[in-house]
Amino acid sequence: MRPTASDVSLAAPRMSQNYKETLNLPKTDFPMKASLTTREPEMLKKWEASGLYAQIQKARTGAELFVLHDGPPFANGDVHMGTALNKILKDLVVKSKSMAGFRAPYLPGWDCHGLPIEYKVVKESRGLSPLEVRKKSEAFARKFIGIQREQFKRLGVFGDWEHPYLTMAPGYEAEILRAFAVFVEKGLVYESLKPVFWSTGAQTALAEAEVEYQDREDTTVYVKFPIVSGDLAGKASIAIWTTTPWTLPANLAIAVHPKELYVMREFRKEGVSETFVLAATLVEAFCAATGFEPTGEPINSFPGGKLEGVTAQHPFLPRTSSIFAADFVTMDTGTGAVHIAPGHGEDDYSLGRKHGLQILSPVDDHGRYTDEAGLPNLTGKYVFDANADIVALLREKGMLISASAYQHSYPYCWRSKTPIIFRAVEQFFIRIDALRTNALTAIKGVHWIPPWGENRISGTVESRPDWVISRQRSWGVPLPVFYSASGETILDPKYIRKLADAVAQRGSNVWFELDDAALARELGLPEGTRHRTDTIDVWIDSGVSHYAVLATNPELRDPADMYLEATDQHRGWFQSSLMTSIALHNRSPYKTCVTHGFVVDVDGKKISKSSSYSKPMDAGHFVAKHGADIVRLWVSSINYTDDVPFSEEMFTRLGDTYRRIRNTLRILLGNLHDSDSSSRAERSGVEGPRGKSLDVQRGSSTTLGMTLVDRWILDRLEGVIAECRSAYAAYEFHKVYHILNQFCAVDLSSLYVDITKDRMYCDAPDSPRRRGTQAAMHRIFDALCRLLAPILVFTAEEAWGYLGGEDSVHVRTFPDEMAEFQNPEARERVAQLLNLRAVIGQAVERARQDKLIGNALEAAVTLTCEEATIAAVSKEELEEFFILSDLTLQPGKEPSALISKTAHQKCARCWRHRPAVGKSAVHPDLCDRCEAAVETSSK
RNA sequence: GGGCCUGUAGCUCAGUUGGUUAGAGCAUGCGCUUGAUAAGCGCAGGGUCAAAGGUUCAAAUCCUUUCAGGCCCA
Repeated sequence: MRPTASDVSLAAPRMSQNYKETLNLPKTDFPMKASLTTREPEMLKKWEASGLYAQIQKARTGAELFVLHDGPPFANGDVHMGTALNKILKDLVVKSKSMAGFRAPYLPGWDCHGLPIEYKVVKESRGLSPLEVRKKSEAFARKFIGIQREQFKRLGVFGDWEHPYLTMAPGYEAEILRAFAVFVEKGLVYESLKPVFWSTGAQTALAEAEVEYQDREDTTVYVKFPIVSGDLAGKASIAIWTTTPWTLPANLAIAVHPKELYVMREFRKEGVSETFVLAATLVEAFCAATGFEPTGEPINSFPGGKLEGVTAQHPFLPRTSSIFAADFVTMDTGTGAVHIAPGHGEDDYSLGRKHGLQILSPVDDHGRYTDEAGLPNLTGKYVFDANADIVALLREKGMLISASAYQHSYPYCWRSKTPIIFRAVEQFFIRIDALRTNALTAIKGVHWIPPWGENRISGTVESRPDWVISRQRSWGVPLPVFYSASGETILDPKYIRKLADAVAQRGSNVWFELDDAALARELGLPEGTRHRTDTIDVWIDSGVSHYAVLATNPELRDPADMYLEATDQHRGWFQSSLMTSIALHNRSPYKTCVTHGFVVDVDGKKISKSSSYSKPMDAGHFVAKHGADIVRLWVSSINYTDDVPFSEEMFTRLGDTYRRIRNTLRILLGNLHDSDSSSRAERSGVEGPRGKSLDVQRGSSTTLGMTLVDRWILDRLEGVIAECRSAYAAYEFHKVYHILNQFCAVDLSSLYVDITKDRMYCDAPDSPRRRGTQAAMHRIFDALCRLLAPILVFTAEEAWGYLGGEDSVHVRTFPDEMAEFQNPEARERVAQLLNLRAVIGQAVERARQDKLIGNALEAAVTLTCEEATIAAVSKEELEEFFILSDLTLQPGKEPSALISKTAHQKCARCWRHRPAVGKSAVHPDLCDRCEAAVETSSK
């Protein structure tokens, strides 16, 4: 036992027990322990039963509309942290808009068609008919829609979950076809043989989004093409380099850079001399790779343009290849002379088209050579297996300069994981060139968050080739193409719209259920018409959601106010939606476009590549472990425009932050337990313009009657409200998080609540300054609940319920800023006092270490500071502000504090050492304030 | 390889048009309190602002290069 305790009074322990009963200690049923994992589901049930989402919409009838359009997630797999991040961010936008007074409906959607689902279905059971595949795919999609819907709801995301939009719904499918009819009408759709990414594993063309890159080892070859025309005819061979020897049978040309310098030079290897033409800068690399050594000086050198029109002999087929100049030729690898196979490459294709070459592509659906390759021995051979044969053939013909293994990143089919080939096939396309300029103009009119999004999407729009929209797949909306009896393509808006009507009635299965004759009858097509069996690219499905959902739903609006997705959607949904909207209306479908980063681990590595998180991170796991409010707090705490960091440590820290916020709410509630302000009528008095101010409602507790700290904290609150409102309005949720965290931890917990503790506990319950503080705390609590509500959906609602609110906090709006609470004078004064507080704190700390005192209330503090700083505040108020028993003020310039042990006796009730203790005959162990308080309450 | 972006205490974030000794919260350490108590308060330590060059009287901030990471493309 410390000496201080024993020498005050022997009776003190017993007495203090008695006096404890006379204190107004905080009292609340709001539990310290959150138990989110059990409490949250209960609250969800309550909300569901009361139809909270509908209530909120109803409460905003007639208010200005704000439409956040949901980018439909793909209906496969569980919700992982990335999906949760996206959905919660959307919810933060919707809830904060709603609380800012907007009518902010949220209609969730799902992307249902497409290869990933079909692939899983097909893998499970082979040999299904297209119709069977579709039925199983639909069941698959519905299953995951159900799962994801529950998981999203569990995260506290509000929306019209009972009526989500599904891209496989007949009504939606019909709108896809109607949009397509417009595309056709506007001449945007064409059919053409064109090299596309072709998956030999899935036997389909792939969209760029369906391609992924993997490291791969291939045979790379340097090949010579003997020059047969022009000045160099018979004197030299042009050397090319390729990583895909199997495309050589389709070689029809060679490309060189028009401006770069090329040389003709003699090389020697193992006693054999050869004369090659290649780029000057690549001679060294060429020699290193092939083992040839240059002999003598270059025989000739010239810009690549000089070679234009020269022809060279194909290394093993009886034809020649022409040399053309092309800007896409680079000097980083190879020889500067590029092998061109127009049927097997994008650049090759465009160059071939420009010069009228055949689009030769002698490979079948499975990636096997056809007769057209002109190599009978290899017909039917898988091209990647044929690489070795081609190399052998080159060697046999003496056309191989060298061959070696080569590691590179190579495109793979994202589903079948087979290497992709470029292959020319008949496909349908949308002409991007017809949309590009208008799209780029529309991009400039969109508000991009973060700003570089504009740059990014402009880049992708500028460079994107025509849109391949046909898929040789079953699970999707039928590509409405017919062939007449004479084999001509029928692409007619009239029939497409008829089909749309039929699909709206019976779903797109009609296309697959009816045979040619029945379908022709149904749509009024001539007899003998056949229908194509392709489906439409799923990027069209989701890309026309503004047309199928926003424009058709009376609650919503096209264009939307906002689209919000991860950065990969600059090339995905943002772009597909923009393009379709340009085609339909020549404007953007969104006014603001927000992107967020991907979830990365502690080291900034993406989670799937991370060593610490080898398993996919289901959001459900973290919801079950920490609660949805913690997951939401995580989302709010990070700057989502960058990569989003995630780690176990962060969740531990977030738990700390959460507890601090929760305890702050709890102590406010505890201090308000006897406040007369818990009825709803008076609640509205502190919250809005109608009640105007506390003064009216509260009688004695006007701001004027309030002490400095009260005026200060209310001023601080005004700042917090203003900052939070503007941070919410700018979608900078992490700022809200930091502002509120700071406000709870510093302004409230360590300052305001701590400073007012004495008056709250020890003053007479009705003392004006205690009631004044309660009024302030009430306004703070009210504002805090509302400002936290979009983030801590469950906790804010739980706390809100403790002050008599019968409705949900989520129906309410953000606290209004009230000019009468602004108080620059209090702000300035407290700032100065806080400086002095730091000086005192350091001095007290030294005294404590010197064992001079224990508790700071045992200290007698002599504070030296400029008189002006403290002139306006009474000594008593200063003692309260600094939480001291015994303060002496001394004028001086440099602030300092001197500590000694106080001579005053300790009041048994408030524990402060006060001069009045011992003066009273009735209560010799109390200070004057406490004696008065005890007397009042006993009457 | 190309385009876009990021790199400030252990963690999450501030850091105005370049301008005092780079801040905050949390975490850590050491105390106090036991009338917010599986809480609360105080004090302290902790940073070559990714690295290297450059511009400038002055750089976390502007320029160049490098390294690390992300998204997209090849």
